[in-house]
Amino acid sequence: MATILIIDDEKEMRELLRLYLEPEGFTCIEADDGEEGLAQFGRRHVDLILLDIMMPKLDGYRFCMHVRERSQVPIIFLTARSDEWDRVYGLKIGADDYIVKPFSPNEVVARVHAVLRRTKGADAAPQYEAGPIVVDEKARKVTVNGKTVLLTLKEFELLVLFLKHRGQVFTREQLLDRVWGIHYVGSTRTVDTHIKTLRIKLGEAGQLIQTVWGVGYKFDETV
Amino acid sequence: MATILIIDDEKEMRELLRLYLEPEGFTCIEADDGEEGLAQFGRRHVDLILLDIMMPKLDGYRFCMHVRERSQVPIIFLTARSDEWDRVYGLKIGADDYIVKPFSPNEVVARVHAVLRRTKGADAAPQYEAGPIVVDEKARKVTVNGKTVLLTLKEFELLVLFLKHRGQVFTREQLLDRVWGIHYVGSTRTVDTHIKTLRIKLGEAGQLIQTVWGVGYKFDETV
DNA sequence: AATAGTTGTGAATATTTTGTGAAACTATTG
DNA sequence: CAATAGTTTCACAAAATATTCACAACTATT
Repeated sequence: MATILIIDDEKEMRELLRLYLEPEGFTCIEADDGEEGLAQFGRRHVDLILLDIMMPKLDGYRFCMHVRERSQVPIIFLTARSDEWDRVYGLKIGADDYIVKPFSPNEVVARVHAVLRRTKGADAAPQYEAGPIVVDEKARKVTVNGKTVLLTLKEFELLVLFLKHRGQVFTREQLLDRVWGIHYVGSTRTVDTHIKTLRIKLGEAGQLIQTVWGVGYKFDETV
Repeated sequence: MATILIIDDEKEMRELLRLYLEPEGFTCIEADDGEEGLAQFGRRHVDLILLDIMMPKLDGYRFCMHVRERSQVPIIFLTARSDEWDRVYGLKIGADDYIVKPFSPNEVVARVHAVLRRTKGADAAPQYEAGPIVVDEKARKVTVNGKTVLLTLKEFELLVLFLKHRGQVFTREQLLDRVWGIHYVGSTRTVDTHIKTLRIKLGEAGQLIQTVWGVGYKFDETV
């Protein structure tokens, strides 16, 4: 699951946060000041940063600026009193949320989840191209030979999944997991229907979505 | 001629700067910390700010952020040693230049002139246009086919967000985050209602705000 | 060629999402 | 402290999409 970097100069605070977050399945790493935090951030993949404002050496604001130079990783500020937090300022330099101490376990966990949910997939969405198909994920726009094609939600997400993993064969179950979500219940044949409509809408290019008999489907541009 | 606001906690420094600048024809006003500086800035018209970084109460960086909330007035930072100045950080929050103490009279005068020359006439109101819609963000004014349209706060901010990110699809959650603020609690359907009223007020042009079924809304002028 | 299992397809049905008007609620302003 | 403008919620209608089903068409195996 997600890895969270906790930066606070008080050991007790770090341990408290860890205590709240690890039962939720988060992996926690710690740093006791901004410099150490930057070092940790460089070493490991981090999904979210919990950051104290008042710290020796490199304070929270400056740390945030440095991180924002090279990453859009979500950052939640921790602040001792609400009045020491300058909201406008914090959000300008790229904070995603803030929590005022003292906080409840629920609050921390809820905020972390909320921020992760919000920021998921928010980073740069490039264009995908395959033969005559061009997909702009951000705008949710698809063109085939320059002509706009209107896709429904599921069709679009299927196409994007295929384009992100060209050549890979997906079973219907895998497609249901990744496009419909793991909680989907119902027939796997619904995939077939969406593949059908997607192929029709893509016209000639629909042939790029190939049936792998007895297994599932794949997107193959080498035809 | 131009009025310069000098903010520094050392009286000697302020007088030194005044000594250099007044012979050049500049009018100088002084403040000895950020709070006083903000007060002065609110009271009088200021063409340029000379700002010390290290100050009690509200430091230079924070001060700069506050000013940038409402003005594009040029700001030159003053710093005692070059290593205390974080250039990237300063430029990000909107500094125009910086001067390292100690400085020569010539240097100060030259930098002030240079910055004023550079920024003169640069504060033209940024207008956004899309088809028949023209938005003057500074004046919070919207016209459609030349006719003024009165929008409420939320409607206006929605429209500006859309215009700043044309083509990008926003989920209702993202819109709530960015227009209502990250701590909004309540139904996401309130977005729908504002989209509705915005569309009605924009008339024909309201069609440019498109519904992306199952996802959210986007502003698309390529229809 | 017969068979069993798999996939394609069109149409009917079910479900989800969005639009909308009105009412309730909240600021804001004189 | 009214009056007004703005915001949010609600309930239902309307629209769009998703799912299922039945059967045809296909593939692989004997």
